[in-house]
Amino acid sequence: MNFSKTTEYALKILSYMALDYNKLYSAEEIFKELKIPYRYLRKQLTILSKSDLIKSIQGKFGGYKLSKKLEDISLLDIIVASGDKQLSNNCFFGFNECAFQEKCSFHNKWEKVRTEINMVLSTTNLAELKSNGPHGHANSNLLLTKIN
Amino acid sequence: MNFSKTTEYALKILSYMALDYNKLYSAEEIFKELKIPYRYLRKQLTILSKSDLIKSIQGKFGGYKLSKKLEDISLLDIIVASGDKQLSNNCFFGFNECAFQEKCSFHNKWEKVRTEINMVLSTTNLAELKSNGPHGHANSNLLLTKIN
DNA sequence: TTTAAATAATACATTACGGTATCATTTAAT
DNA sequence: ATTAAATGATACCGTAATGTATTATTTAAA
Ligand code: SF4
Ligand code: SF4
Repeated sequence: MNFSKTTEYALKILSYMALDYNKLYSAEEIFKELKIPYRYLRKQLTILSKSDLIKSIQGKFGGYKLSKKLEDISLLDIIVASGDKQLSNNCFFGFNECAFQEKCSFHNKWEKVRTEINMVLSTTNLAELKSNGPHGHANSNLLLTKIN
Repeated sequence: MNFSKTTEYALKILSYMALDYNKLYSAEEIFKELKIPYRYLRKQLTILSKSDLIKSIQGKFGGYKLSKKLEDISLLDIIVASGDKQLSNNCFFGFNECAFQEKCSFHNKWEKVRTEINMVLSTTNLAELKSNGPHGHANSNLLLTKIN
């Protein structure tokens, strides 16, 4: 019950790129900031650039930039783009299909949880994280040290 | 963002065993009911029997039975016993340590979600699932077919 | 005491994920 | 054209999760 490492990386990357919407970020720069294993970062960036969240510019002085407005990229979008199986609609107990007409006692409880999670993840977008997210955060870096 | 296969199996197994508190269930019987890969099921049952949730009786006519009252086994207990990392208290974005004094904008939102999940999982126990869970479910098997 | 039916232990195989290495391609500057 | 600095493609490697196979041990019944 965790997000995959890959998804975690994607969340770090995109929330970092949100700091400057128009900037072209090189893999090198993202690596220096986030310390994600360089080769793996490179691989994931090319994968992500096939989604509609970021695009890559090849060649010298190339890099990656966001391809949508900050308000149009939610945390859920990032999770989905990173390939993580999101909390599925499947049976909590793992039954492939459930033929119960009246759902069992846990069904609705869990569906409520899933809905809540999806709500939180889909209503939080990069615009919000730009000013107050894990990176920007009101110039807190003037006062505090981020530990990676 | 999913439970492991192993945890899913544990949830199936324990909620099934809740149907008859005193019964000694053989691996064979659980296999026939739940269709969990037999060898893997066997392995997991011996692992689970080292937790305080179920115990094994060896020898002919042996098997497994619950070792605590139904009310004292929560879904969270099962998840923990199965070895799955529960949704951790770590930073949503994966920072090992966060030095922010004022938490970033997503911190509290996510903490609320985690709390909610833990609440639901720890307040649902096998007693509740016995009569109304995925297996028992008010004699629904007289009317419907469960599909595994 | 032997046998049968169960679990325990252990080793092996397969797959998915995370991570690394190498080479190819693109593009701007010279 | 050549070069340098970037990304793209691809193949490989290591580890953990999942699944399978084999042998050992336990225990009740005959
Ligand atoms: S009703 Fe219960 S068994 Fe059926 S899908 Fe929902 S949680 Fe699973
Ligand atoms: S404040 Fe933000 S960056 Fe810090 S631990 Fe919480 S979620 Fe992570």
